[in-house]
Amino acid sequence: MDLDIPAMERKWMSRWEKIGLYRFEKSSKPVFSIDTPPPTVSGRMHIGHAFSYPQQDFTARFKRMRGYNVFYPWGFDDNGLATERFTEKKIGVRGSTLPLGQFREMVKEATEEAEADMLKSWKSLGISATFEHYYRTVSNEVMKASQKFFLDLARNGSAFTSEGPTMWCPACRTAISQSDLKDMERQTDFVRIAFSCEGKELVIATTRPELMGACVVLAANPQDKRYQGIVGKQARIPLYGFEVPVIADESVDPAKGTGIEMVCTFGDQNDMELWRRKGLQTRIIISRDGKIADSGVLDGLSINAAKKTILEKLEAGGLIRGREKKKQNVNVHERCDTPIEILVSRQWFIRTMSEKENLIGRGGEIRWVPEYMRTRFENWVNGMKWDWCVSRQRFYGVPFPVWYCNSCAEVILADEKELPVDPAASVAGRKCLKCGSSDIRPESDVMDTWLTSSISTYIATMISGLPHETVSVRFQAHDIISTWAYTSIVRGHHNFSRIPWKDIVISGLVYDPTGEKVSKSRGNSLDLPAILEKYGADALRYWASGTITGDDIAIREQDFVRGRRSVIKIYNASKLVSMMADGAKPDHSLKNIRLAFNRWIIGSLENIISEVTDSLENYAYSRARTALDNFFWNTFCDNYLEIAKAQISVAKAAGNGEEISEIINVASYSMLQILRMFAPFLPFISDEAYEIIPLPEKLESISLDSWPDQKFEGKFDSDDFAHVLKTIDQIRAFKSSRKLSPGSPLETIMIKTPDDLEEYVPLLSSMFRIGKIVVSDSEELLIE
RNA sequence: GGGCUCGUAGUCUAGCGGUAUGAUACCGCCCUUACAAGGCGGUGGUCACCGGUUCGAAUCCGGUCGGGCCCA
Repeated sequence: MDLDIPAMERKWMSRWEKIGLYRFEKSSKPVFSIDTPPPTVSGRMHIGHAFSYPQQDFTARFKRMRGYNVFYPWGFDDNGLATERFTEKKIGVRGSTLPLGQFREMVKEATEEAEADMLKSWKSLGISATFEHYYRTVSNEVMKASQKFFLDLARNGSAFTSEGPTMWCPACRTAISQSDLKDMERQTDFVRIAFSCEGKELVIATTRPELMGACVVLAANPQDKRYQGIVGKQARIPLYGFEVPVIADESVDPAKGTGIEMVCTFGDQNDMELWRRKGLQTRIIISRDGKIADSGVLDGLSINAAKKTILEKLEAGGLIRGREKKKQNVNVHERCDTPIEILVSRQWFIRTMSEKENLIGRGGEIRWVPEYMRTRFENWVNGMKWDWCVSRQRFYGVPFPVWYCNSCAEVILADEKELPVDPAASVAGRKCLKCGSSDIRPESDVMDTWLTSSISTYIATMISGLPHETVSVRFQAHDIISTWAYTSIVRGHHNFSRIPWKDIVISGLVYDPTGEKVSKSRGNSLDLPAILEKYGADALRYWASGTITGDDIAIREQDFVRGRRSVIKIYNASKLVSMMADGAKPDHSLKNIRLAFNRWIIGSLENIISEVTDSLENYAYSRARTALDNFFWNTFCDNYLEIAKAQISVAKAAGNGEEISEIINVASYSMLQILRMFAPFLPFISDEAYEIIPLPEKLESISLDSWPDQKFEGKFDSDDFAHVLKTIDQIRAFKSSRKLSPGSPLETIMIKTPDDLEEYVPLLSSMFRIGKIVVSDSEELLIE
């Protein structure tokens, strides 16, 4: 009977659910806790999920079998922009036109169905998280937690509000943080423009001519002889006509452009740094909506239109002294690809610039898998240029539990008892704690979603009523080291004075066969339900176990093929073990194992258990699975089971019942150990096979069973059977060279060998259907 | 421009001081009583390139070239 993989997997899925296999209950067992990324609620599971989530699950299942009480919580992230858009589209509303509380309720409703669908997908992959008790970042309890832990930071001084230059997305019209940036290469005009200084022409090269109106100084390198004479003098801005001083600063590169640059507030980060260092004046001409507000030449134009217009005007005035195309990397908002601007605004920040050393120290306490990912974290921290800006000028998100006094400018923090709170809906009756005024206004900004995500370990433990301790391990991909890992370490440091997790395991990303990053917009994402139907969840998990931790993977269908073959092989091997037993019940006692090939397989098994266990302890999934896979196919199936099958018929012919039961016992025992090791990787077929093979006792699922023990009673030398294996290989090669199948009968063969083989003549003759085997002494092994 | 990382048979991959592990593809033989979604056998690699260390390098060191990621 053929194996119907999808039906088999559905069967086990519902059985696991029925027996509540993955419910988390407090017990005396040591806890192993997992911090897992809550998927965004905006669509469905994609191939990237199908790659990374099984890896967490390998560890979860492995640790469960190792005797840990595994805390593997589940959550959905429905607190961000993606969910906001999803809800607006689904319900047909503009969230920004509604009171926050009302919109949040809509989000909760709109995401419920999607979440139920997504749960099904994750379950169908065999993920063993605690699904029935998951958190949602839109919930009141999560909102409360976000607010509480923010207030703790505001009270201990780690969070502060200040007015100053901030990175700003003109399209989204909100402040953003360094973590929200990405780079984009683009072509720009590097334009040389004629300024003037004391009646003489002074040529400035710039990529941002539209910011001339925001120019506050011109700067040259103090070593640059060309400009030493004019430092301290006033230069005139063309078209605008106002004057700015010329200053000298080491940061200016004499080789770039004309060697003298226009410093604007703010053209880029270098401008800002110079501005800060020299205490320059501020002249902002870009407004929050990305339009120019210079009350003059370019007033009201968008940045791009302004650039075009100013160039036309400069051209018309004969002020352009040259142009060149230049490749330039600009910082853009990773959500919308809009180049960011630096504006002055009041925002909330979390102190990170003063904490670099401490953060690197925290990173050092964590075990990074793979190790080199720690370096990426450290590079990121070292490259930090800003404190973490956590306020967003958006409407959907967790509001800051904060008000401001209009009379004395005091910042009023909410009382912990009133959380969660929407400050806009809770102004009435509130008084300034400092001056007693009741003229107060609520904070209208909402929190950066990372401010909530960064306390995921707390949120997860909170919903299960567990104490919040450093969790065992975080799983995430390497593309969010500078966001999720970084912000979580910041929170661990500021909120709890400790590391969030002992280990962090970084997975790679999924690419299509041509090496392109898989995404919905590119349309190269695979149809997951179709793959599950064709190959099965176990095959998908098999694929996911095929790379070194941290390495990216390209999707190749052949990897699913190999996984499915393994599933079928396990199924057939278990059927064979069951047929060999023929109703007999093994006791798995290993006290008196006499047959050399039984001693050999048990000895080999011991080695493989040790290797698989060590690899899994180190999150080296690929190594563990490869070792197990090779052992199962080559050692166990191709050799051991073939031998066992033949020896049983030899024993039957000789009426040797003791020998038969020893073989059945060891075959069943070995198969069980193999299935236990496969269980974390291929849970469905492992349970199916567990049900098929005869065992002394059976649990409801192999997942409830324990991990194989490495300590056997007695010692098994796996080497004392090697010469027989060698002979078997030789006979196979011999028959193959004569174009004979291993099963086609032969009358007689000669085996010349230095080893003692007499004992195995009946076995070999049964295995290969050879009428007569003549063994003789020889230096080398030869078959004739 | 800097940091990290990768470069091994057509493709993917293991090894990380003693000239190479598997998978897949390909070729040949076999429908055998667990498995043809299988078994057995075979073809195929100057381990990116150039130097150095070493008795010996895919493996260590330096450089070059090329890919990826992150950051200027």
